[in-house]
Amino acid sequence: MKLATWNVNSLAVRLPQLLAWLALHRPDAMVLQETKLSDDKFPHAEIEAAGWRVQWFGQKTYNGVALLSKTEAADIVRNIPGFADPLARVITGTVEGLRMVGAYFPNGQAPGSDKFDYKMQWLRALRDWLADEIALHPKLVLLGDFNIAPDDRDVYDPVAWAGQIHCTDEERDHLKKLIALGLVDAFRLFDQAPKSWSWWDYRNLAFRKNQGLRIDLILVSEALKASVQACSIDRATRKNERPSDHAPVLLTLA
DNA sequence: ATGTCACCTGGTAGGTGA
Repeated sequence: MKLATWNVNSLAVRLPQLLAWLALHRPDAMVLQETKLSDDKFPHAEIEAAGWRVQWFGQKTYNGVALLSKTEAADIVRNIPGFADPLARVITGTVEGLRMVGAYFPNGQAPGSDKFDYKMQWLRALRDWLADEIALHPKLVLLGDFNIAPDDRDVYDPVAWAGQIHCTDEERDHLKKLIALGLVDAFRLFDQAPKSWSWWDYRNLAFRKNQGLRIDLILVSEALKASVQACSIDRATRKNERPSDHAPVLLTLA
């Protein structure tokens, strides 16, 4: 079984690339972030015509997520139950017995800002809910744009980024607490090339200089760990015309 | 050395978010 996550940074712009990517990789299930589309504008017909079912949850201009699957996803949940949030950030569904939680974590802007406070509240709410969700669904995958670089090896210049957004101790502590629910970072189950990033700023020729962060993650529950066969970042998409600033991340399960 | 992109409102740019 092949799973994927991709922050498309506007599905209105990236739909042709998404359709090409689906045709090439044919994932069994995939989550998208930053669709930036209200629900009435979501291009479900094109995705369905390509052979995927799709559930979506969006808003105008910002955020927005979707769950694509070859077979119908069940028990769809939008956002974090119990956490009132005006922003469309999470979509959850069960595909082939797998509970998939696709999430666009808040960016957080800068430590000390209102947006950072919101990020902390959101992370607490996610953890509280996921604790219950994992108990109900032991085979669970949490994947998406985490907007947190787990470790210094996930940062091209850890000295420059020390204490900056995506790299603060507070964010990393929250990520550790998520992992402590019984999850594992699938990418790190395997030997990986150093300087493996999933996001490169559009500015400063960052991709050409390979200056990026690994902030798009796939966490699998302990019940799934033994069945993980591969996890990789598809940086080739970043060489496309009009690329997203994020690359897709892929997971292969037995 | 610098270097972007996508969206909005309301325009023959400027502001915001990332």
